[in-house]
Amino acid sequence: MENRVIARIFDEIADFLEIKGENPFKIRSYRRAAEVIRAFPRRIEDYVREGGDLKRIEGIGEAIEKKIKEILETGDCNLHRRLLAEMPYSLLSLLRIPGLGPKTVGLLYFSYGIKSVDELREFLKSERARELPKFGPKKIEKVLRSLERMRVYLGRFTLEEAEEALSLVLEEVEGAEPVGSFRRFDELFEDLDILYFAKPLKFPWPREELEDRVRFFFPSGIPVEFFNRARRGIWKIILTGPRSHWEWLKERSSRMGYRLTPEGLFVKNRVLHSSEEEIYHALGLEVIPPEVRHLNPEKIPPLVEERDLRGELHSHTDWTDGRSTLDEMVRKAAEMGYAYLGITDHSVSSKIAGGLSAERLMEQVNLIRTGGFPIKVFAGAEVDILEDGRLDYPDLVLSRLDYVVASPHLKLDMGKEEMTRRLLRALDNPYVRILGHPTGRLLGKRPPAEADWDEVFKKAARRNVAIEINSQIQRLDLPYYLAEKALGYGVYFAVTTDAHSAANMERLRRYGIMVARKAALPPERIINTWDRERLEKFFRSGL
DNA sequence: GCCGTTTTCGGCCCGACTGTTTTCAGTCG
Repeated sequence: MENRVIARIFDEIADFLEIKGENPFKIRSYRRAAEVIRAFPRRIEDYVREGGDLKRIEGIGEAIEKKIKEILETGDCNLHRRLLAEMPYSLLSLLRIPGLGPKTVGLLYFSYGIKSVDELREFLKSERARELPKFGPKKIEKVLRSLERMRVYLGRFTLEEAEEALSLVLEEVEGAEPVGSFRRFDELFEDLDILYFAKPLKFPWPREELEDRVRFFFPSGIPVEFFNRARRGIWKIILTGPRSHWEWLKERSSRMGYRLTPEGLFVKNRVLHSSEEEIYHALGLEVIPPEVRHLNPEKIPPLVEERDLRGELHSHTDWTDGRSTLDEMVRKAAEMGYAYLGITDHSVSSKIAGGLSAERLMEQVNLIRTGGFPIKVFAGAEVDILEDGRLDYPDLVLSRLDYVVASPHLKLDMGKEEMTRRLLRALDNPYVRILGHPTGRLLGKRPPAEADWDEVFKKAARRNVAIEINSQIQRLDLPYYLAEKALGYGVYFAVTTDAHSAANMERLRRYGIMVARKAALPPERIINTWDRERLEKFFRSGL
């Protein structure tokens, strides 16, 4: 079992306990346990099997050790099961609605029996909503608006949840492969589709037999649909989709005098169906990567690959909320074959992240300048874009850095005009070279900020500010559909991991690259595919 | 629930904002 599956169970325990109003410190312990389990450098399962002592891990004591062992043996733990018997999974989605916290969700459920988004909407529109403490007209309006803005997330699952479910599938069903929207690297999923052949499916979770597939409901509630198919190649293409791609392939086949059906590709007196390669090749094509099958196949440019990246430009250290030291980050970047690494710790306003005072930042800059590192280390900062568009350090401080990543963190739900003004003003600052996670969205949790993106991209292009493609799995920000639009305005991009540990710098990179590929960004437009000299010139270009 | 100890309890990161209050709880990051 993967660490993150164990971690999810503890996170859910923490959520449910919080809804019940348990001791906040106990709750924090579960969250902390989830965090350390996620970050643990090896599989907890292997560690335990080899006799490793869980209690030696910071944040894990007697009680949680016992629960981990229980989860490894039975797939779940008693406390989690008990909480699920008391409260439905759907409360966790209420928890994600901006403006609703655990106290309110608990009150809504235990006093009014409200457990779904629809019930909540109806309740808020009724007179009874005013009975809730701290609920006046403004608050009610705010939550109703959140519900509207969250609509696209409700009933959908994140990449993280889908990957967890997939890991459980792969451990159980030999030869199973993901298809569908997951394989195409869409950002949200209604379900996870799995192609397999003739293996018995025995999962302990609720099961539904459908006409052409079997559906299970995995932990976190995600439906996993299993397609039992022998002609693997052809079905991989069909089930990966999207439909428009299949239609295009069919057309191409008939233009070539062939016939493409779920039975296979009929070529003269042969029928091909066992692998994607043979089918695409017979049609005179290379296999089209699943993440760009939504595009017109005639117009797919060369796509960027992980190995094209020559450096990382957004990373944190233990000076703020990173887990690794500066040295560890540099060593990792060198190990990955990078030519440069930009250190961009948080600015003053990010209190919870331990944002650096100007003095501390200057200390870090000095350290970097005198460092003697094996690769080039750029002294940067991830600077908050304040509510009015000013930056979180004075220009005098910014001028001492090699470059600035400016990111919005707080107050993301302001109106569209105000947000646009805010971003445009930040782009006018001559030291800003990268606009960090522009929409501020957290997939499944916080909707993207509203802004006039055309104006933002136009300005970014004019000001020579690269737009970040942030690889954090819950961000993927800029989203691919906006990146396509930005490309049209001629902006540059920076594919970054926003790494908070050395390990993440490597692990997360592929997600940002997938976003860039999905948007078909030419590698040349991505500034961290450039060599150091060209990049340094770019850094100075705003002055 | 974890941790550390001048061991077996007491402390555990924080500050701002918001809409509600009439002195502050809940949410957020």
